[in-house]
Amino acid sequence: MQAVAVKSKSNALAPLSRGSAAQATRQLVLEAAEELIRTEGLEALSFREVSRRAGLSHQAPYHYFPDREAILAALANQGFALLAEKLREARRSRPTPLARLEACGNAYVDLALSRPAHFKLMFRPEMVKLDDFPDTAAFADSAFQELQATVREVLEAGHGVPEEEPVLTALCWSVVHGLAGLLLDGPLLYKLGRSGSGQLVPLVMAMMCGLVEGRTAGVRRGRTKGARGAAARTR
Amino acid sequence: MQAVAVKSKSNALAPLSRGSAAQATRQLVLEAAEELIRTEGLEALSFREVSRRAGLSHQAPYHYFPDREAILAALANQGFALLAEKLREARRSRPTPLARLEACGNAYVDLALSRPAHFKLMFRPEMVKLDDFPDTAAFADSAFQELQATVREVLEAGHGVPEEEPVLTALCWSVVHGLAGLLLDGPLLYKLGRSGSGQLVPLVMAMMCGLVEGRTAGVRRGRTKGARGAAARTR
DNA sequence: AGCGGAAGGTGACACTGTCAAGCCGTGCGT
DNA sequence: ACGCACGGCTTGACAGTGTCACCTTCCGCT
Repeated sequence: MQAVAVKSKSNALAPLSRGSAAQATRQLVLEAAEELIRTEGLEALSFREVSRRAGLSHQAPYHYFPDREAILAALANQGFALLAEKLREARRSRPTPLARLEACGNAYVDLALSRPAHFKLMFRPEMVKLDDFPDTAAFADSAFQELQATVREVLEAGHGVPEEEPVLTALCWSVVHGLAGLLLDGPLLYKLGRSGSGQLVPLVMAMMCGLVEGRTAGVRRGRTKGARGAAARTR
Repeated sequence: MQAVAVKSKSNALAPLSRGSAAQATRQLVLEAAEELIRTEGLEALSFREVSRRAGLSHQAPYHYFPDREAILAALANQGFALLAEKLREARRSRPTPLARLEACGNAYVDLALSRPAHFKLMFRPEMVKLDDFPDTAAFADSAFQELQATVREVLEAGHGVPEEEPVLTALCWSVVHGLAGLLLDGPLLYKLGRSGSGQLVPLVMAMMCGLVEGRTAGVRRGRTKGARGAAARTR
């Protein structure tokens, strides 16, 4: 990394055009930040430490990012883009709606586990306020659309009625998001033991799809309000 | 509720007369911290600010808490105790296993929404490492046991086979945890609109129970591995 | 009476994010 | 061709933070 630092210092007088040099240092800062959160964790991320690792003065990044939050937003950007791409890919890789839902779920959790800092960043509004970064919000929306489209397909395939789309979307998103969060933040692994953890994610995803699939019978029997059955009957 | 948390921590020091005064200031510090995170949010919590609000010097709390993390752990303690209590209460309030599961889910999300800072604290290992605070971990475990026991009841009632307990537990926990996280951290409300948000939580919980309930038919038909159906068939 | 030790205070240090200037070389207008 | 403005980057400063070391005060016990 020191080699990088030296190189970055020497390219101050690069013969290239101004703009590209600027983008180069900007990229350098982002890469330093990314490596930092991947090795040291999200909490260790400091503006000054990033500058240090990039071989710059503590104020250089300030030229490209208005404040600390902007760096975080740029990283969250990467995360959302990656998520959207993985979800698209997962959907393409499977033929049936339910299998696509399953693949999307696995992809979602996979991303969270393989890029924990990015994932946390994406869902920490106190660190990155999406309102202040419309392009990041757009990437987030793109990822969300993949999920929602998948759920819609599932409903259209007969595993439910269209009006339930928002609720089923929320449910499926909650499953994958919650599983990712519980695995990332420890308690689940801690409680259920590390033994079967490798299999846990696909098993949960399979069960989720199995439950949704089993629903088809209920719908066909005309029990379209099956979702409210438990509450209605026991109260 | 607070009394529970304090009681658990009353182990270390307690030479009576002295101890009571000490506990008083200790409690003062905790209350100041609690009010701070409830009004200003979790990120605004600083050791010095807490001391200021408690009317003490910036170093006084250091006498009762070894470091910042210990304050956070004490607050997480409150949260876990509250959660366990709400879950127990939810279980008692309903007669059938599925209805209990539904009530537990609602209670879980309710706690997260009504005490957001506490909830975040409980699941942020970088802020509170449960390994360093065994009593807090015990409270967390107590809450988890409630959830697991509820799931076990559901299985015993015929909505699945016993071997699936870990997976179903993970699934249900993921649903409630994920829903809480998505609501707290914004994206869900942002995407699905604030309109039906008030109804969203109970609807999702009802759907979750409805799905699990619908499973009974599948099990009775002998399709005990229904959960893996989607994956097996489409691959 | 005297002392130990707990409750609490003061000052310092390294670190953070951010603001305000400064330096320097390139590209532009004239 | 020259000057100058400006982009890229640096340096210096400030308030705020968590934490360490040391200090004062004062209660309760022997």
